[in-house]
Amino acid sequence: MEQLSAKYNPTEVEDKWYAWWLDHKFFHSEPSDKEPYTIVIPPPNVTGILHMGHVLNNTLNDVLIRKARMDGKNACWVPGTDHASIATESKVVAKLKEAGISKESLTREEFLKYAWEWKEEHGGIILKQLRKLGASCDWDRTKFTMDPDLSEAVINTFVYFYKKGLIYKGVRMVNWDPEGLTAVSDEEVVHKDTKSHFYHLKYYISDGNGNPTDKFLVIATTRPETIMADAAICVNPADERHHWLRGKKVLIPLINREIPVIEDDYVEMDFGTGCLKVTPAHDVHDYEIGLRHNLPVLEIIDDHGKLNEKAQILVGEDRFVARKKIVKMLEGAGNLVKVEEYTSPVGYSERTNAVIEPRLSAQWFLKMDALAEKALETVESGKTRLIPDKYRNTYRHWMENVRDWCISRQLWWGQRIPAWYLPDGKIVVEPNAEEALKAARKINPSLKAEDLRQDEDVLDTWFSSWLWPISVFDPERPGHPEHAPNADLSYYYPTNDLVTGPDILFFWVARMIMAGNEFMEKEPFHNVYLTGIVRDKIGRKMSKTLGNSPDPLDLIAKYGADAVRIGMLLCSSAGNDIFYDESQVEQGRNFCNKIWNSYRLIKSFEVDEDAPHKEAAAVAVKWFDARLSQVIETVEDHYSKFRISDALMAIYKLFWDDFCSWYLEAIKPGFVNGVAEKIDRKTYDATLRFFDSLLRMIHPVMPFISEELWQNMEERAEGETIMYAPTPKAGKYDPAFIENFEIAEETINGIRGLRNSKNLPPKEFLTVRFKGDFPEEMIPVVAKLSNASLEKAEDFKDEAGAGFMVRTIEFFVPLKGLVNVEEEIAKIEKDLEYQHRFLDSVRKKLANEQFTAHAPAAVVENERKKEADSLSKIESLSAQLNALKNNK
RNA sequence: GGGCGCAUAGCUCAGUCGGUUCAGAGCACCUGCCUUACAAGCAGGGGGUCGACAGUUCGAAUCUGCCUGCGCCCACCA
Repeated sequence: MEQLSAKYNPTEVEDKWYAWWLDHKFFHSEPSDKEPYTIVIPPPNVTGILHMGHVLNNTLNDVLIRKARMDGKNACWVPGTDHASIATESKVVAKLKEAGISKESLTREEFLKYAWEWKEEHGGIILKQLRKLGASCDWDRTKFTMDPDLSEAVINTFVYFYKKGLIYKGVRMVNWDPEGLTAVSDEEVVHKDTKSHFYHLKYYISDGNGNPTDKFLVIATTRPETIMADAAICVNPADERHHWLRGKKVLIPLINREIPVIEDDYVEMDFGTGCLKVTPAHDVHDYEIGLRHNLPVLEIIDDHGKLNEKAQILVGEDRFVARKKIVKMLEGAGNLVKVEEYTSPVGYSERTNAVIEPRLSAQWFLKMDALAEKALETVESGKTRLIPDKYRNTYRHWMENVRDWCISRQLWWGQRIPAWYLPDGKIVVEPNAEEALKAARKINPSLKAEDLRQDEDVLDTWFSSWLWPISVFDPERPGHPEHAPNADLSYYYPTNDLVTGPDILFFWVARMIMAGNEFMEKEPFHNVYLTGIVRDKIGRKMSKTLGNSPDPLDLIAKYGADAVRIGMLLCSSAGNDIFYDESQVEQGRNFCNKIWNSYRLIKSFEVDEDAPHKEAAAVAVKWFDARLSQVIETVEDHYSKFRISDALMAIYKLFWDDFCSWYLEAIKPGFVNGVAEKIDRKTYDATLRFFDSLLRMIHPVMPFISEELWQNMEERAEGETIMYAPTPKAGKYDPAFIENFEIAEETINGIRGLRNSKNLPPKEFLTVRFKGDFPEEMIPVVAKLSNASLEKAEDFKDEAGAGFMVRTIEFFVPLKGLVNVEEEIAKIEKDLEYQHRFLDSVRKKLANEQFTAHAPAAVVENERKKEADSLSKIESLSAQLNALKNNK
């Protein structure tokens, strides 16, 4: 790039350097004697595509990993994908349906063949997209939760917990997803307030022979389509209104089946009518009442959510259609008393959004109590830190109220449960069919392989991803805590930081902690940084269905990956939601351009070896050297507290304000007769050194432009990259010098402001006189940046002009005839008035004995200094005022 | 219904130990500039009763209580 264009053009730069990094295997890590720094990626769905949430998450991960790499650690970021059983299976089913193939017409093996083909073809697109973002993952280590060895780890884990007695099979009320045709865990059910109706229905008392009498009771229900499955009517034993019902039987409307009236404390007397219809097969609480009272369980809704023949009526109708129809029928039969509008929480499947049907079925469960207790301790003791801290409360609450984890799913895509049924119903759990047969023969020696039938279900996806931080390094380990960890696992585990969304804190993070405790006896990560959710400008969650999410690849193409990365991070403090707006990315792009142009300026400098090191430049160099160290300290402090956006903002301001606006302007050679002056060697070398440090500071968040410019600065050795250039270290610096430079900045601003208000063009040279403790070493800088000379004066009472103050230093610009004296007088009078008010308040404070007695000495001392400063300001302002009035 | 958290400039947020002229930053906005790196820029400027009320204190954005509004998590009163 001989000729640098006036604007930064990211596209080719990014592709070029990413390919080069890959080529040189810079992302790859092997165990070494260096300190490791490890991150495992939160594995995205293998079928997923990159969305803004991924951008946020993976940019943060990349910033941390690149920073660690430059800090000299052996950084390893393991990428991979998750098989996402329900999501993927439903995508495959949908695709087959398009091709006219129904899942039911296929065998398990045929279906899985399609699924794998589909995965090979479309899976992992997201990993390719991450490269566009600049993610420095160790791609050689890419894993998939259904890789053969990782699947084996899952199976071994199941066998391990089963043999330990923590996994059991039980008939339970589960959350049935009639669309996904599988049970889902409690955590995968989203409760949403849903408008429905409260139907009040008459149940007539039976005469004992199945005939209705004229007496009746009224129940209230939201689900009239389930009345055919009623097993009883239940009232509270303390409810006197219903004591006449004791021992009575009632008839279910429409089908006239006789059911008893029972009593149970569960029923709330003041809710509804105080009479509850008990439907054990289709409601969790009813099921429990049924157990207590030995009620029969009659299931009338099938897998697909349709009424079956046991319902007697409306057979084959979908539950919601049936609801509408049965209301009409009940009305016709005179059983409908009234209908109320009613809003109640209804469970929906997180994956398919189908209304969950509570359903009785045999499922596999993992006992959670002991695991949760340990996992709670891991966080409470601080072995794993949650950032921000507020999530600790939420975490504790969940861990203390956890229920057993339903780990079976009625799907094909996933790890099949390694349980085999013997003909007599006994179960053996072994890692594979051969072992199972061996175990079965111990029970019954005559058994053959074909006598065993493997469980049809697969395991919940989280049952594989909870092993992720272990199994990506050593798949042999889960389920075999007695095995010595391999070299990778012993080196990289525990990982350092995990960046993920709070929505999967329990699904995933908590369970990884459990698995880590169980199989490694060590937490899987030290810090969990929880990001917010990316929302649009008006606060809506970004989603495909709303169409309010930009395609990150489009953004990258338009603005560049660096711009997208910093734009995203500048406004994202930990745990807070991000309100995304394209203007943030624009800001990122503008910053790239600023960096680019500052480099163009530096590159345009021509060095004159004989040129003297000018005073202004010398001061600027000394100052920026100090300032750089100061900001490095700040930035490191922010990073250590995971205040990433603060760290970036500090770098942003260092680059833009301190380096470009002050430093470069101070050292920039001028023009003599239209010809650029040359720069001296010392200043030039210092500038390059500073620029090099700045690029290194910015590299973790803006990897591409930093590499591009760093490589362009000088001839680099083959394979030398900014990726491994060390993070700049803070040196010793003099804060007083920085403070003095700040006074110079304020002075310059004062002069510029004066020019602005008095319409004095920048080119007109000014003589500025000052009175007070102005740090005189800064005079050359002020002169250079404000086109003025500074002179110390004893007195400037007798001149006409305009003035300003910086702290307690007075400045005055003689401007005979150029100023409006009245205006100046008014301005000074206003200042004086403010000073008097301020002085009063300070004196009032000092006069308060309570204050001087109780406040720390330093605070009181400070008030006294304020008083003195104010007095001196008042004195000089008054003097100026008098002078102006006298000269009038 | 239970628990947790938040409320500071038009927007997104800092504000660490209660004390500096403490009311801040970035963006947005307004004014003037196409000045030899950058108009994706430069220079300057306006803008807030720190959600309300009460209290503790010499002193409160900061601590306490209560109220209002919002968010999140948990919980199937059918």
